[in-house]
Amino acid sequence: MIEEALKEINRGSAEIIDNERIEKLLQSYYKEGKSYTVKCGFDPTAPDLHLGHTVLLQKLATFQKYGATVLFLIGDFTATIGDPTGKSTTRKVLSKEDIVKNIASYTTQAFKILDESKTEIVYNNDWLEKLGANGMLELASTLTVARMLERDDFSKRYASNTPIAVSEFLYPLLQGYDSVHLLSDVEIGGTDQKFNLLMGRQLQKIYDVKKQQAVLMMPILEGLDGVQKMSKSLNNYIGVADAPNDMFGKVLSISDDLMWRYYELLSTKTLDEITALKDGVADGSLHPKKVKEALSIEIVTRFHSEDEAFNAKAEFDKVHSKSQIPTDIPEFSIDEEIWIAKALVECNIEPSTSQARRDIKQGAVKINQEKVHDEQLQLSSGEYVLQVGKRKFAKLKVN
RNA sequence: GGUGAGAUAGUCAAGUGGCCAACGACGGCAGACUGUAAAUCUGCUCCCUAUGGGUUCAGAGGUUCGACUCCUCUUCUCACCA
Repeated sequence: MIEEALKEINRGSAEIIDNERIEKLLQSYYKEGKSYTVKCGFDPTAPDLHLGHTVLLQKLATFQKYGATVLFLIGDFTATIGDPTGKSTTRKVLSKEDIVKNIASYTTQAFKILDESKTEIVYNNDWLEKLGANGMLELASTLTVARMLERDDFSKRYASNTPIAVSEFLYPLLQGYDSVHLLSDVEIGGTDQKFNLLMGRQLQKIYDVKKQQAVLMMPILEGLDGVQKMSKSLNNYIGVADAPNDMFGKVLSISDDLMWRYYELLSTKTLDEITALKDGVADGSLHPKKVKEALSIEIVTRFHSEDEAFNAKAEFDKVHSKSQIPTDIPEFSIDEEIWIAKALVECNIEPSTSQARRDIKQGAVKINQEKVHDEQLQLSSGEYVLQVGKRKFAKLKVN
């Protein structure tokens, strides 16, 4: 039992510091029923979660399954400083109102994965505000500047003459102090958080709270391109709030290699089940597409519902496998005869008439499933289904 | 504060008087192939009903028949020194 728990906890992790301690925690849970705490900090800056964020949430859910109470820490105090991690410039500071708004949407999304009854939401403003100048000084005296500058992003910024605000030095300290206050047994975070996570361990020792948290780091999830990390700004993300059809299509569009990575980090299947799937694909008894579909359905089900997941699959098959027209497509209407290129622009499926002409020339444009060859074509009154490439559809009614 | 270098399309990056709507790479879109993809091959990638026209190379002026390329100023970035 403990062995299995450890295996699932280790799954997909990039690095674990003090795995023995995790094992001990599990032992005391299974033998004496003693719960333990897993801390994970969330920065209330990004209200739109994507699957990259859920990797951590799912690891927390795994811990819950094996007896942990999750301390869902909202960094409302630290957000006013701005986490310098991975940033090459000083970050702008959030307003109180923004933070409150972000937290609300954050937690509703998070509880699609986490067990609410085993989660405690804590705000570090509650204790950090009370720390006061004395406490702050005491905290700051635990660390030297040289040690601080060891941090990769700080040393790079320092070396390249990019400004570092002194308050940014305090961020790791405060995050570490959270662990002192909460007496956390384990803290998890992304690999980019290593310095901050270890700070918690160190401070727990300095403040002599009789325990040192284990640290588990999760890798950064690759985006749809399979290379760069999933992020909104790179537009390679699958949003937790994406519509079922989009979500399904996006998962299905990843490469076969990347699929295993997603299985490891995002699926709730056990490692043995995943190995079985892998073997099946390797010996040809399972089709990779089927395996990928199963993953898509699992993910859509998690964030929407099983029904919607199967509908999304049906819809996808209809459009792509049988190349039929999707069920829901945007409709437009226009009052007079219109030139095809202009019509495509009007329907928002082409950015400009120039682009529309090029696509017509290449045979990418279809009307009612028929390829358009004449770029001068005029659409007289009637109803048309316009299509550009495989994905973009619009219904147009000409009066 | 001083000195030097630079600012070119989504990004990187060529071009140093006409051959420039601007090489190339990446990204993106499309076509073929497929399993939906990935890989591969091909085409396209400023706008405009177009064998033509318009607006672009940080901004404002100037030189010239002609400027992304030369000159002046402005703004901003970067490097080195203090």
